[in-house]
Amino acid sequence: MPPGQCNHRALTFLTRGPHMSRYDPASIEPRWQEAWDAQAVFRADRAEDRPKYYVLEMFPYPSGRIHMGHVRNYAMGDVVARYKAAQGFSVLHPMGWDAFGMPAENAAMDQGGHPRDWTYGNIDDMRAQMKPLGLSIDWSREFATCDPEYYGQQQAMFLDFLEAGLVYRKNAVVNWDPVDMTVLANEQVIDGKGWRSGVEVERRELTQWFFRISDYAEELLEALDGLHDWPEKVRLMQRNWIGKSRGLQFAFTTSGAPEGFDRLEVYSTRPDTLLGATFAAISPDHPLARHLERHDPAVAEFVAECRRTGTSEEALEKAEKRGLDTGITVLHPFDNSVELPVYIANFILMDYGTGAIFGCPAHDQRDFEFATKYGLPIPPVFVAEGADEAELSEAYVPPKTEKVRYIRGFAGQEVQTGEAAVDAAIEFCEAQGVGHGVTRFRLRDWGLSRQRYWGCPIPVVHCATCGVVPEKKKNLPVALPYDEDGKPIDFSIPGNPLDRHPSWKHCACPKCGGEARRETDTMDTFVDSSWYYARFTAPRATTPTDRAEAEYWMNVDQYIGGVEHAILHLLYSRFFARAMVKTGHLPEKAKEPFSALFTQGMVTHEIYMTRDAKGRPVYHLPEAVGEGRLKDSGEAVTVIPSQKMSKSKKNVVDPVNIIGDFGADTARWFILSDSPPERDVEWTAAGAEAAHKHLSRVWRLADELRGTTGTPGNDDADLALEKAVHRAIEEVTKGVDGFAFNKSIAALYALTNTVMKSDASAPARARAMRVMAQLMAPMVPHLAEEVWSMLGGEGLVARAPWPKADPALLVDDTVTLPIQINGKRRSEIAVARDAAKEEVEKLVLADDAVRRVLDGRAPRKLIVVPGRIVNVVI
RNA sequence: GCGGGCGUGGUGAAACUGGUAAACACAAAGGACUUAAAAUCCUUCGCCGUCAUAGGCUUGCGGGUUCAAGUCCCGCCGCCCGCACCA
Repeated sequence: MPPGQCNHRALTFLTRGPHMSRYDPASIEPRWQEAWDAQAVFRADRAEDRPKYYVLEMFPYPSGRIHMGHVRNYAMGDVVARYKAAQGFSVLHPMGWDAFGMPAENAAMDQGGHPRDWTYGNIDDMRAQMKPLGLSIDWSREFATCDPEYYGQQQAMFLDFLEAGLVYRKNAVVNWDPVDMTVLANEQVIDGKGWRSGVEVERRELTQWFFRISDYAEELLEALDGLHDWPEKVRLMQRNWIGKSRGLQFAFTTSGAPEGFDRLEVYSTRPDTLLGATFAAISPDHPLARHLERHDPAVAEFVAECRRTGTSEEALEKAEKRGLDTGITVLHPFDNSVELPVYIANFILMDYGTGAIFGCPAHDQRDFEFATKYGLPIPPVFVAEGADEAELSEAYVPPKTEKVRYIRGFAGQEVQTGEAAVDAAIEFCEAQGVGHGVTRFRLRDWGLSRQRYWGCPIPVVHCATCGVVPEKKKNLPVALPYDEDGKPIDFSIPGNPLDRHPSWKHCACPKCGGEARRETDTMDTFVDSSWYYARFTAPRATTPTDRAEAEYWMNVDQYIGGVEHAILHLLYSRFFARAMVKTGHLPEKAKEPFSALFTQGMVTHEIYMTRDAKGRPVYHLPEAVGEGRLKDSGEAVTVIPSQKMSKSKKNVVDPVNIIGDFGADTARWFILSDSPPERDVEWTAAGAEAAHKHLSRVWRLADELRGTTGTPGNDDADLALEKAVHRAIEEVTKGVDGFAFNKSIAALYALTNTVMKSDASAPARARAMRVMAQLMAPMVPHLAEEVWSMLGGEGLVARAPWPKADPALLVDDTVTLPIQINGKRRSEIAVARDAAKEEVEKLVLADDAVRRVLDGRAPRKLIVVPGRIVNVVI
């Protein structure tokens, strides 16, 4: 530090003189981390005589920098891990890297270099940033999904899945960038154009690998009911995503359709509205549309336009509803004199149902808009109970459980619920020979092929004579090539490097030994993250898992991560665990791999903005701003309310800086203290400073008591402090158990205030502070060790058993009862905790405020809720 | 567009199962200590109203149920997450 720039904390230290010391995390924290390492405190050991506890936080993508979201996630996991260890569990708390993915390839394209070097370099950087946090992680189990040891085992499992019939190939549509000669992810398609090339994206059909997750739809749905320790919202989202529905599938007879299309299969979950049908619609990807496209330029143009929307469901649904009349009609199954026009419509998904529907505009908002636009009639099928038929200004869509009156019904009662009507309609249609009832799921099979380099190669070979042949397990891993013609692969050339590599894809057929070609597609990175939790139980095993280790450690007792993974990652993992059970890689009990799930909120920060000469926004890092102005120029900044920390808005705080300024314990304490874990937390500089001040106060309290000997006495002050300590034990414990770390921390603040103001003897206060060290240890482990050792605690606090609250010390003999008069609080009385109701009533009626209001009359009602409240109704 | 969630003082929040709304903090204001500042400690602090009391109002908005509603029910508004090739 250059002279003249010493900060005020250092100054404080100097002015305090040689005997005074201070809370100095920079010296405390590394010291205790070394002590934990030296004793291997966090090594997870299979201890058959102890219950195990497996805590897992969603592993990070190695972007190169840790951010506050990581700190929050891992701090929470660490609280749970350390708390469970203190309760006597044998804890597994591992860490690894979700290391395959697009950013590494993008970096190689943008800046040169190789994805492998970029990724491993980032991992080293991020590990170095994480270690100072003092997390209780068993680093000996660390791995990255891009390690050949990991993805080789993934390939072995893929082969087992293939053999078990869990994987198959079919055609699927992708976004193709004709300039960059590459497949684009949905996020790389912006307004229908490639993000780099800026040219319109094409759809291409490729043969791809799929996992048969839809075979498990029913089971994945039903098993949700057993996931009691998952957030209800996540279970609901998964339920809706799986989307089980009961409906009618039947075929319309067509008129004027090309040969081979004399029938049109449709599926509807509302067959009860069949008499309200005024048109039929098919997906632009429907075989009929594809056939027409080849012969009719108008259709070809319309379909081509539909395909420019991009492939995401969101893009399709948000697009304006449009259709093209094909001129073909279908005959109504109940009345051949009624003909419905067949449209090609951009909002019909080929992936759901049969890719064709009948439209009932009166009872479906999309159909209503469509019918209005194209001038189709909108006859209602049912009306609200007691209402008459009237012209509709929007679709009438009451809940299926509500009773309505059918005016164009054909099965069941005149007045019935939608549910009953659907059942009756299916039964009626089946009896008439018009189709049959079908149960369908929205959930589609999981396409895992990616036309990219930086992923796990799919271990199959294409042979001209044998076809698609699985690679032999002894040849695994099928490793990614690093070089190309003796030089690291050049990513600046468009296209898939595996495909254009001069030698990599050429191999011998595992079956006939002849010349063959490797599959050049790699796996979706969701595959990597669908079983890493299992790999952590035996990370160096030469098979995907080790039976005995998996048997002991599975399942994950507490999984922690962001809600953004509520559907895909968690559903894929649930499927994968089942597939691993089926192929013998996991025990039966592990088919629901995550016993408890917690979804934490984001870390947000204010945004500081100025505008440049052209009025465009310019964002500034928090450290460049002070008191509403830029520190260098003094220009005032506009403060935009907090949003998720993001590099583009520059509202990021680097954990490394915070640890440097205040220490890891301060960062951990603050990130846990203010907001409930499931909600967003706003990072503020003032809050971080306040956290640091509080920890300093705790340190000073301990410092003053250093070397205290003797035992606490029996006087009032010592007893009162003891009671406060037990109340704190109770509340901190409840908070941690209930994932409300903010409440645990509030209780620790309260205990600190009590100790500071207490007149108790030094031994009593030292005892209180030792308990405080134990209670703080999950959140601020370094300071806890320091306080513990300053006050004569035995061994490491990380190894001390969790304190127990004495129930006798938690109750007060008298309670204060608020008195309400007509529901408004007007007075209060103190009564014995176990006072009889009659006695309380007597005291209430004798209360001044009550007597004043009653003025001699008797109350209309007197409600006494024992130990809680009294309400006098007049 | 569809599915899901959230909303309480100037700010982050607490409130057990329908029972004292605002615990614990931040910010702010005042004070003590100090030559001074920093640090530390003490006090005040939902809003309106009052010299002070008394009182009235208050949990996004509008209704309802109840002796009693932040909590339960109905209808809206705003923000956030997911939508299958971002991780």
